[in-house]
Amino acid sequence: TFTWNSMISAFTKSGFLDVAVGLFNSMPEPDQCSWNSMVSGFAQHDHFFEALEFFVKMHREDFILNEYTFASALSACAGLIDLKIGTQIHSSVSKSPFLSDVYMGSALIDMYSKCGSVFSAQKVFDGMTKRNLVSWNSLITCYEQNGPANEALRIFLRMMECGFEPDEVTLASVVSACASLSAIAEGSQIYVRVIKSDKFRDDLVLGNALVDMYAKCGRIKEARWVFDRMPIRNVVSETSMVSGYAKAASVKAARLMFTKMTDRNVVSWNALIAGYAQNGENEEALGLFRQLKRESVWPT
RNA sequence: CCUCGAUUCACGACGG
Repeated sequence: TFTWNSMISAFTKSGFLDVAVGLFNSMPEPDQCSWNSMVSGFAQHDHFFEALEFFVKMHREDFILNEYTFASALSACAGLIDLKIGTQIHSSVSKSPFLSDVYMGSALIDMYSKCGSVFSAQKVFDGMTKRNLVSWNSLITCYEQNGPANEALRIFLRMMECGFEPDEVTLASVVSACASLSAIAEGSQIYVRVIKSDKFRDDLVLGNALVDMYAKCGRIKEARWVFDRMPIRNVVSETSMVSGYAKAASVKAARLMFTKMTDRNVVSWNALIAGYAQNGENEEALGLFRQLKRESVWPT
């Protein structure tokens, strides 16, 4: 069984879910760990519905659910934005010995956050006896995504007062909050912190968040500065620049950026089309839309 | 430390 489980885990981690299912079905007696691997494997690869199917089947076959099971199932509920099942799982967790588990708390916060229930997320956080970085990050992200975004900044300060060192996840969330608040001063403070740190300087997601913050705040020069200094860029970085140019400079500059992009997806196309539309250049917007259809770019 | 778990980035539309 140990060997079977090792193999299942290897395949779920690398995304060969069908192979994992095959192994799972052919093993003589799957145990709790095998089931957990299936639930987590599907949840981690965005097959949330199937993850929950394994979860309920596991439950029906009277396997003991543990903190691993619940955390993965909650993550699936978050992905499905299923507050109903998420709340049911919460009440099961409350009756279990796992309520004080840090992973459990963070998973619950994130589930409520993704479902838009800010108050419930906050309540879970307040009730936690032990917290770690991820618990704080989950709450910061909750306010960043659902608002009020300035609450994300306040939680961030509180987190540091409590002696926690932010990681790249923390900082990316905080920078996003700054973007929606147009809090350039605070965002720039994060920026200096980032460039001074070997750990953060080359982080793609964090760099993208900073570029996007400056772009959204109309500080296209600063956005460009950060963008040019990123060791690695991707379609997200470039799309932020396209939007930024359209907003703060000109659609012409946005288009130039767009034509130099190495990858384009629907989001980048939309960004440019929106740029034209917002400038009243509807004919151009329509032309791009037709070109988009011609090139068969579809949402993923 | 190695069989299973939680958090981060870009545009638009729709629904509420």
